Amino acid sequence: MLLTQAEENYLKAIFKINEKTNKPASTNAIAKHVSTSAASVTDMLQKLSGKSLIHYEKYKGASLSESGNKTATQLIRKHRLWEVFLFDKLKFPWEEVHDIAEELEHIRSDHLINRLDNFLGNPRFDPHGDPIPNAEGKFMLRNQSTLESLPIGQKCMLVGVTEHSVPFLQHLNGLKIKLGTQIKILEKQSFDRSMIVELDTKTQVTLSHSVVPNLLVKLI
Amino acid sequence: MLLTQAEENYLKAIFKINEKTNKPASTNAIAKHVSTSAASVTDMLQKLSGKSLIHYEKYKGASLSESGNKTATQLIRKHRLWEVFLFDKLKFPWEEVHDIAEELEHIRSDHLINRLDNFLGNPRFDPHGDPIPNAEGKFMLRNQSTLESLPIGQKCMLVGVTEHSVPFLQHLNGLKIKLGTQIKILEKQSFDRSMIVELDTKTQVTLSHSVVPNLLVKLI
DNA sequence: AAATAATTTTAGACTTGGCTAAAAATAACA
DNA sequence: TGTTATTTTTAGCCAAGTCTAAAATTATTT
Repeated sequence: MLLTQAEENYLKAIFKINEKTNKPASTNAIAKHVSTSAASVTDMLQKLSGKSLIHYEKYKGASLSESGNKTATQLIRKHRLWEVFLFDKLKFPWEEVHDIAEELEHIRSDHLINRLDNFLGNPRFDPHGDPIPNAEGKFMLRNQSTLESLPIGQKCMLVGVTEHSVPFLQHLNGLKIKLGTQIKILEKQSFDRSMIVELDTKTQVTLSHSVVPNLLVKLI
Repeated sequence: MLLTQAEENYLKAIFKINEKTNKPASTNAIAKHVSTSAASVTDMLQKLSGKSLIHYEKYKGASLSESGNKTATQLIRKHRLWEVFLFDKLKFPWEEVHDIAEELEHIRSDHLINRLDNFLGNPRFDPHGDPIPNAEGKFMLRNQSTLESLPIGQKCMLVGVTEHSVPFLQHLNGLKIKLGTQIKILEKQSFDRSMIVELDTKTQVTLSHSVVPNLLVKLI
């Protein structure tokens, strides 16, 4: 089925809300995601429901149908592959790739995306460490913890971030922290829940509680 | 100024018609280019005129203003750079790149297109041999002739095609003719204006009059 | 459990870009 | 040059996606 960009954006929003909350996505939550009014969302939910892309009951929120889920997954695949292209090949900083990929993901051509995937070497994760579904829509899973949950003395490596805002990513740039950076936990301050860590550059930095819970790491 | 895709497509159409005819583009000609009705074109011309992107007088056709010309040129730059990407990097055949580039050209990011340009090695011509304007909108010129105009015995090299249709390009594929192919003119049949040529592979082929005038060559 | 608050839906309107049919202007021809 | 043919514009309508304001439903609080 041929969808408009608006329809695609709603499906992606519902996918993300479903994923995060494990509940039907509320009208307001969707409205925030796509930056529009609740009234517009209601209109669109009725339309998407008419096309059997979502399950929707008045006042009860929306969740993706099988075909809606497939569409959303392919969009995420396209988005993340384009992010890899922008980051790996065009050398964009990681905080700039999202907005451009948001446009690129709507280009319609399976042929294109599969060739791009090959050109990029079939990457499994995007520049923020999010998994890239394969052509069949399967996500690669990975053993990962949040930095917050680890004990003093633990050594680990940054493999992902759960926050994608430009200021947050730029803050990490300033701290010389990027994917692959090795981190050793030196201290955990219970007062403000900040953490003192040593990086693989042997430098020590303090990570505040606005940073720590957003870092996904692999134990080493 | 922020333009819609529809507006951009009209500007490109007017650019191409202006370029080919050296006259204001007629409503009907534009309608054919963008596959719509004459009435819709009139509406859009009024809108574009209101934004000072074109010069338009009722019943007299449209031509690009300076700002319209700049916009159209940048679109052509984006289109042709994406074609190079698809052809050189993703290995698409030359007859498939146009349609995908038609979508990609609307992605808005100067940053993106300039990085892409560098990534591709600042190519001056696209996969059909059309010149790619630089960031300032200047087109590279080239000494080229149409194959038709050359005498028997002349040796030359294919540097461009003036016809971009899929069947035409596939026909050339079948003849093993591509950009860079060397051609020596053996015979010119005055009856049907076909031409017998020898390629750099030493094979002889007959080029009919539906082919010959669409081949742009450089003398060697 | 009733009253208030928050969320969601409906109703009606606007913009963009398209359409058809009819009117107006221009071009072509006899 | 007058008449017909073609092109272009106007007029009125439609669908998508948005909006605001008001009504309906659900949730929360006292």
